[in-house]
Amino acid sequence: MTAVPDDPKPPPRPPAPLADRYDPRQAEDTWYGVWEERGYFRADPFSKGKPYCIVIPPPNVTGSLHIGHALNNTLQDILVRWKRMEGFNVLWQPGMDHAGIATQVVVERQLAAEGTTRQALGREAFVQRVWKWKEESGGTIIRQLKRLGASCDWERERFTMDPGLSAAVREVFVRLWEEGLIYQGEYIVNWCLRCQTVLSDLEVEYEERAAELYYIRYGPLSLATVRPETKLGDTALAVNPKDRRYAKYVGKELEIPSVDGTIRMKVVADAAVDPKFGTGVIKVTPAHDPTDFEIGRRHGLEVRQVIGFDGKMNQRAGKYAGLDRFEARQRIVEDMTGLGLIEKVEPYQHRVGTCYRCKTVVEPLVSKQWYVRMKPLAERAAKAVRDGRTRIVPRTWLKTYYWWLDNIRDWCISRQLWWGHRLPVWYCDAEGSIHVSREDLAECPSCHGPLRRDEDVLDTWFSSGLWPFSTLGWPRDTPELKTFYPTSCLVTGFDILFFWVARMMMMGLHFMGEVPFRDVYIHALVRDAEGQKMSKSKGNVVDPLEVMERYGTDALRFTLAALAAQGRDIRLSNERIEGYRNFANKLWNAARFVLSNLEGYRPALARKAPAPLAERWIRSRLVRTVGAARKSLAAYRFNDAAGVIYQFLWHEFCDWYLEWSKLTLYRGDDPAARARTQAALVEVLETTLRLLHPFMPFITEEVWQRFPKGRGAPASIMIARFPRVRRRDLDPAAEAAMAPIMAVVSAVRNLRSELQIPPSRTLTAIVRPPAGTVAATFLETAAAVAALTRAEIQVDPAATRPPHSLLAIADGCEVYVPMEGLVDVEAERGRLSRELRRVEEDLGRTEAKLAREDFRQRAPAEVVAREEAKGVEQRALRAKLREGLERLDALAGR
RNA sequence: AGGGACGUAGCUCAGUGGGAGAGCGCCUGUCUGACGCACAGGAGGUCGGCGGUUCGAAACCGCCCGUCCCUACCA
Repeated sequence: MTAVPDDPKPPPRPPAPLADRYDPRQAEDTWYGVWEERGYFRADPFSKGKPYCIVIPPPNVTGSLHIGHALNNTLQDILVRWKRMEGFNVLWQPGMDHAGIATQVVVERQLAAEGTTRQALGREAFVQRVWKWKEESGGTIIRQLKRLGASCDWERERFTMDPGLSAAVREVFVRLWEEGLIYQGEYIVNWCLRCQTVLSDLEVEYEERAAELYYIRYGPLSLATVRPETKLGDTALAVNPKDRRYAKYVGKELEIPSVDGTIRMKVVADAAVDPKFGTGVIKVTPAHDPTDFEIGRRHGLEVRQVIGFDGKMNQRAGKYAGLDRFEARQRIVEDMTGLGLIEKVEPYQHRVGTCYRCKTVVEPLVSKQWYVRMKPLAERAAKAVRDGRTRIVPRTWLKTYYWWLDNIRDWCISRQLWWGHRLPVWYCDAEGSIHVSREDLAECPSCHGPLRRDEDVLDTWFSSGLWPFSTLGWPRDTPELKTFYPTSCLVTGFDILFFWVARMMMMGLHFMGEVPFRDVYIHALVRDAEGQKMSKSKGNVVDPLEVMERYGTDALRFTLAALAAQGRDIRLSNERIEGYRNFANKLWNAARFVLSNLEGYRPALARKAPAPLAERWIRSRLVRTVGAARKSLAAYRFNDAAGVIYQFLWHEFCDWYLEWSKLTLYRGDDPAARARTQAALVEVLETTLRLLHPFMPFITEEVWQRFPKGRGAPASIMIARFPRVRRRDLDPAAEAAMAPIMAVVSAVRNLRSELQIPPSRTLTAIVRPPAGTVAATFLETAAAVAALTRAEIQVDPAATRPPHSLLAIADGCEVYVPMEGLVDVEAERGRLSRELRRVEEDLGRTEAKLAREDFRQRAPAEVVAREEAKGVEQRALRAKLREGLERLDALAGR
């Protein structure tokens, strides 16, 4: 049990009888408030119980709940509610991310709509404006998570920019600097012109775009490029060192007539050049292309920047100065065409980098930025997974994880934004020194002169990378850290495996000396019914709030869990949700049935009757279901867990046991047997409710409150005990005994349906069980079988097949249904004959004749074997023919 | 270019060595005292193709065809 004391207050409403229909909204509003108020979500680091902790992937502060959040948080809530019911000391740590660039883009758009800019506002006012926006809209997603039923400890809500987490960020930066793992350097970076900031490699998304490949004459050589405008920044030509065609030019300086007069250009040999692409010659523009930058470094080439940070050609571009980069391309191509320098133009599919937030085409530019040295951190993160200290589920993601860590490049952490953690870096211009400090500095520590603070802020993932320990109080030494770190499980989508998961691994190992989580469960993406990625621009987003409104939160949660098969994306459709809404309805009505049949219920009396077979069966099935569900949950197989519970409740409990119980409840005259049945119904359904609670928290609570419970029972299903399995509760004998009985019931129903005998009409069925115990169970259950089949059942181990009867074989039992009085024999013969004639036509005259001979002359087993040898279609027709002939024989009394 | 997945009933998908399954849809019947958001019955599948391993393959291996995703500095 959790440490939470049961609330002495009575439940908010007297347990009135269940309404005709389940009203999700009402139950949701009622119970979430009760749970929260009673402190069931609250975690206590000093509480007893094995700790179980999940940190929420912090949603963006300006975000609102989309279907991906719904899936992610439903799965976390299932785990957390389950563990809580198991008696773990559970913390689900909530919070939000300031989401630097994303949030800044949103607020900038607002400003644009007001006709102003952040520059006009100034840094301080702008940041204030973002805070204000955060206060206004920041709580939206939290309210929506509550609507989803998320049982986070809201009193511990954290924000990546609150004072505690800011202290953690500052501490980490300073330590990494002191350890030499943070450095400043001038490299080529991805520059977003709109956001006016550098982006990390991960923040660049590539898109296929139609482009043109220009073949340009370069003196004696020619080369291909898609970016002629960068030509003005060329400082060399390069060829592959093994390319014999151009060997004679390597090391030479060529005179090249061009749009800006004749220029001199050296030819270098570099392995990065692919001799098979284009002409095998490239122009080297170190300032505007990552590959060229590398080549430039290797050969000591000048970095000649011709495009500015505003995306316009700069002074060095001569007559093109001031033009936008794409305008400049046009103009240069025109000019070169005029000079006869363009040899040809080919259409070309080009991958172009864009900003992951605003989709602007990224410009590679050289700039001074801050980096974290990743190699040493990455090695430990990979090793921790190789050693099994953190388990990644499903394992298909392992390769991806290793690949990235093994090929990692240094992480550019500075951003030219205003919203975020400002770098704790100060420059003393007088002595040219750099100071990194935990406390804000007012003057230079060495010369006491004035300081200038670095303008940049940190990449937003820098702070979220600390999330598993910063939220628990680090760098202070807190009881929360002691109890809950390493956390138990991280539940997240694969899209942030590198952005976030890998970085948490690195940071956690480095600063805590231990992995941040034992398990990482990576779930799929939710797509629309057509398998398309949901996006606002496509207009195919499913709004979880609308779904909850229409079908109820529990239906949405169960749907997501039931579809969360490992390694595959989820296609969400209304039909699917409707099906699980119906499941909730089924549960509701089963509960209504049980509760409305509790008249005179006395559990003590129940013990005076022996357990009948059906009860032993359903109890054993329940235990198996509990076992399977537990096993699936432990393996993060949410779909399997949901599936077995669904199957059990609907198709075993409702379809069989509940129907079976009606005989005792409605027609029985034995009070002890009646009490026994009532107890079984109550206990089995009550257990199922607890099993189902993590998936469907609201309806299970609403129903559970109405169930009769013993003294000292918990006040809420939330803190009730999750069902467990004891081996001795299994009853394989009962399950085995029920199998032939259920098979006979189905067989009789089947015959009735085939003979088109209305359900209202009683028929007779003679059951001939195989010798042994089965006969006894049939005698014991004959009344129930009769009720379920609406047939008069005669059980006779020595019965022979009567004339004019149909035969069915069900799990070793023979079932005979005499047709006399049920069927107009002549009419039925006519009908069958006509049907068989059609089958024979389909089969073909010759084949039909052969088939008839087979049936007459061969043993049944041989006939079936001969059918097997035929094609699919023939086989089916022959089987149809055979069955028809058999039935005709039966009608004829043979 | 490299890596990863997926192809099973009309649709969406479970199912990792011995019974081909679920939900929805479809057909037939049912005013059965929990539920028509239901009940009962049924039709429908050479498990993408070919080859191999195995006593036995939807599953394991190889190749091919088709779809998708991720990663990467071919200008």
